[in-house]
Amino acid sequence: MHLGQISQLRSFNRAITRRIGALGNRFVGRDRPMAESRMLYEIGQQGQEVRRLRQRMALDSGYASRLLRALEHQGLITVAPLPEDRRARFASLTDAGRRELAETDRAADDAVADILAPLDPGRRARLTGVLAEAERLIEASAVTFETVAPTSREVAACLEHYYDELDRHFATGFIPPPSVAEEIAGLTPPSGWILLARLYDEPVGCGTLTAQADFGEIKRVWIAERLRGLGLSRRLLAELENVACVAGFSRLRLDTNESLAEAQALYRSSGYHEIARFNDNPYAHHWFEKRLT
Amino acid sequence: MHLGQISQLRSFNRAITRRIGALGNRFVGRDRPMAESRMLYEIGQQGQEVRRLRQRMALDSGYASRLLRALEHQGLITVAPLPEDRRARFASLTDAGRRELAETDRAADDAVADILAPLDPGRRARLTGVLAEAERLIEASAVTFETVAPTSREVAACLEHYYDELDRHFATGFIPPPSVAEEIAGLTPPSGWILLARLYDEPVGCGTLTAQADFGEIKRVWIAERLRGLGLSRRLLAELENVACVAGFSRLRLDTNESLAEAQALYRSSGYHEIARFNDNPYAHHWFEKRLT
DNA sequence: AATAATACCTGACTACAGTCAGATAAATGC
DNA sequence: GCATTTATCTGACTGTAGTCAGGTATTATT
Repeated sequence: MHLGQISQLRSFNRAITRRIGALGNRFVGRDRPMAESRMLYEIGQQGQEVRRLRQRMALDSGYASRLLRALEHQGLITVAPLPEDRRARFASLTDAGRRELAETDRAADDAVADILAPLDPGRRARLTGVLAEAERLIEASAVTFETVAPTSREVAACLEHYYDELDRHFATGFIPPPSVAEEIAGLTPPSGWILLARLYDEPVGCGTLTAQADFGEIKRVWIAERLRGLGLSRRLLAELENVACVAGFSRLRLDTNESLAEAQALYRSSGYHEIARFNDNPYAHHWFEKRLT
Repeated sequence: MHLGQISQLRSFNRAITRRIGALGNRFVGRDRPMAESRMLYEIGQQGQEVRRLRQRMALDSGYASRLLRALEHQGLITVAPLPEDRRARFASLTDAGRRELAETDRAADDAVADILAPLDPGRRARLTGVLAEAERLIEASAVTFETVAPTSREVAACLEHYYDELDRHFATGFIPPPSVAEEIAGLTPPSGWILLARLYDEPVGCGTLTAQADFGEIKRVWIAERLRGLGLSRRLLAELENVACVAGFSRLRLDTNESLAEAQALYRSSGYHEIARFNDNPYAHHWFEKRLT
């Protein structure tokens, strides 16, 4: 990696830290401890489960409890047991809490407006433009890949998006065969693997590897639309190949629909070459294979 | 201002905060309080005056003193009186302190490298590229303008750069006339004003306004090279016009050398029109005037 | 039905961040 | 020469952040 790139990123970090405010200044300034402000922010207008709050803020349960008690005492939130699991609790903003959050939000808007104000409209637009692009790249670099069990709710959510999208794109539409649920359920080593892409806690992509007679078959490669064009499909594919390699496969195969031109380009540029039909997938028009070294 | 721009910047801030590490995480992780780490960083390889450290970190003198004692006690720094003012003290790193700072630095490099690593080389270059541009724009937006006294050392530093640059650019070279020091010294209201541009504490530009018989004369408009192309000269000029307006001038005049094409373009696009020679400046080739409303 | 795990709470604690009220020594202004 | 200012230090203090060791109520597991 180029050393200049590292120092550039560090330099940028210094600049924005200095300008936007040393720490998470977006949470201070309403004469309330930062942790309380952040808690209010994380609870949000719709409220949130306490365990999710603890998880997202990485808090000790005792500390979290005390923060919630303090906000409750200030009349900003209410906390009630969840109906479906009365051990767990759900925190919601009161009207006063809503007002407080809106006020904090307005203050943050003002702080940001003060940063943009000195720039002329052209440079203002340019700054927001490059930051939008930088944000996407930074998010892309934060995406991680992990093999998960077929029972994962996150995978189910991804696959739902995936099938939905196929239905919209395929000229013939797409109806998942009834066998799909069973097929997914069988994707556990050594007969199958499911790879999940996550951006922080959010599932943003998936892909599966199925053990066939004498090759591995890659299917259901999907990346969330808002993260496309960032090279994540290629990384996901590479991760799947890595899983296949470790599992001892020497050949990988996959198929694709004629409507998915980008997917075909990805496979070709990743070392896959087109072969004859090897399965009876009625939605497939092209079949590919790659030998692993 | 466009509301989308504000939310874009806030969104970016969340993204980078999340990725780079909530607070100035570049200072933690060496199991040492953040304030001590930051102090080490601010002292730097060349050392620093204690009063400057206090100023830059905005610390209570008692707190600063304690931090320095702690670092001294750990054998990381030494603090000695300044020879020229034995009230003030100067903090320097010991060899151990130097090693510690280098180690912290390396850790920060590693953290940043981890962020860039998942991206392919093209996107990595693109990210650092857009962040470099964003950094310049953010710095530009942080520049402030202030009228200062002619005795200011900051102004002297700017003017030195300015004259140096004229000497390099003018076909004939440039030698400041002997009267210059006296002229600068006279720039106090109501006969003159000096405007200084600052980026945080650093002087990055200047401009002067001199009261003449029946007009105000703008001279010595200069912006540091590293901040050019960011619209700062235009802002500086506008600020000078503002000063002139408040002071009651109805006309402004200025001159410029033929070699300074950008300056001429700036003046024309800022409402100045070319007039006949109005002074005997031997280095001037163009003379401009603008009527203030 | 007994056991374990989960979600949360309380009390006691440590460490860090930051402030305030003086005190001292050196330099500056008159 | 004396008062004032500047730069720093010390002691005493408050509030926030965060941890740890238990405890209770509810749900899941066997």
